[in-house]
Amino acid sequence: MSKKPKFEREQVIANATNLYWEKGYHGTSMRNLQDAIDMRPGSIYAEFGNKDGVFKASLEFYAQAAIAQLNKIKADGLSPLEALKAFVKHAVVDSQHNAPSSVCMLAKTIAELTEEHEELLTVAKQALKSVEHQFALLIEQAQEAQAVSSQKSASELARFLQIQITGLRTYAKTSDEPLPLAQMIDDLFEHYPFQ
Amino acid sequence: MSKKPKFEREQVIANATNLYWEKGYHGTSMRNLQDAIDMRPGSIYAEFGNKDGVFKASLEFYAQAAIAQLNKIKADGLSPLEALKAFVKHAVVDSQHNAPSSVCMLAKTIAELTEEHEELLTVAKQALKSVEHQFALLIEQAQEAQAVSSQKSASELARFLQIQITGLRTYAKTSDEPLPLAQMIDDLFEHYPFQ
DNA sequence: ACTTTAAATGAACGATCGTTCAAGCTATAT
DNA sequence: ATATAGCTTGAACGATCGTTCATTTAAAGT
Repeated sequence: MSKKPKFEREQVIANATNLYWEKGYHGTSMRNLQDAIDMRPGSIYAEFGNKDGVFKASLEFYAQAAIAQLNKIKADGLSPLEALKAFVKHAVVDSQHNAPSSVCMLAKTIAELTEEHEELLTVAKQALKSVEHQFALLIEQAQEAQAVSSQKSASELARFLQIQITGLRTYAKTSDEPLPLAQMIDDLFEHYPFQ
Repeated sequence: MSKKPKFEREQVIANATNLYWEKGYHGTSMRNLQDAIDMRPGSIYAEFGNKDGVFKASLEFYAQAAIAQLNKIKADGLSPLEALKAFVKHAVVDSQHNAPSSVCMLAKTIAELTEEHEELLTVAKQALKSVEHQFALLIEQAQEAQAVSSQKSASELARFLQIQITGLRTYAKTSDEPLPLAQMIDDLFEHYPFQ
């Protein structure tokens, strides 16, 4: 004796993610959100609690999508290093034209929020850390296959890679003229500290 | 027959910059600003026009302060490469504890704002470009002194350096444990594409 | 068919947003 | 001393913010 919610939770969160990704936490109002996900305030609050609840769900969805993307690329039968490079190109190059913002949503969130929203900040940090851990696993494999230098540890290289991705994606938004991003990424993997 | 404004414009903008730097454009309200700069709304609007006007003045002040800092370091008699390294350490390491945010205010602004605030975005982009140009001038000198590889052009290296600084400063905020930032910067200048 | 129960709705709340402006105040010129 | 010019003040504006909840709707159980 009940009634099931009719909205598609996955699609709703995907739409919310796109809006938050584009406009940021403070730049997005609940009314913006209502339009983007086609839900009325009562339903949103019943499902997510409040504005922070929707944002938290979006951060987790975004991170999960990134890891799913990495797994999908891994399934293509590429070498660990090639898979990693393909993922970076996807994250950096494709998001220039196909994404709400060229900047990584997690990096944007960490840059935007203060201790005033500690929980959201923590979720974003942990999400970024879990992606970085996936990088480290791939790098470890690449090192075992002698495809990447072992001068630095896999976790150090994963950290280095996060820094490069964050820098590239943010810089891409600062530049009006198009950048040779794919070439810059090839260059990246061909030199220190990867080779 | 008149009356001079009694506030110190420079100090007011410095305080506004610190607040905007910490909380971002959308995270800062005019009432936050009124408290931080100790001015009443009428005086603020007379001096700056509106909220965007204060933000624009802050962006320009921030960029000017960065270039002044670089010039100050250059006056210390260091080599061009040493000066550049000292500046990067100042920007990356010192801002971890002595600044409103570890993240560069210009990068934060570019990540936060959309085309909805085109003018502010343009100001931030141009400011970052002018800092990058100062890098290029120093790098050119370092290349002439054979202190930096000439494999890549000075402007390419300046771009590369901006990407590293943006990446490092953002990553620093994502990390709860302290990072060996100074060492990472030394490492940066000792390898490709600088050497 | 009827009852039950939970989901969906959207008007409305108090708070806060960016901004305005009439009134007050004070330094300067006469 | 007085008049004048213009900076300073802060109450108040309409708009929008995040959020609530009484009401309506409709699917599931009998």
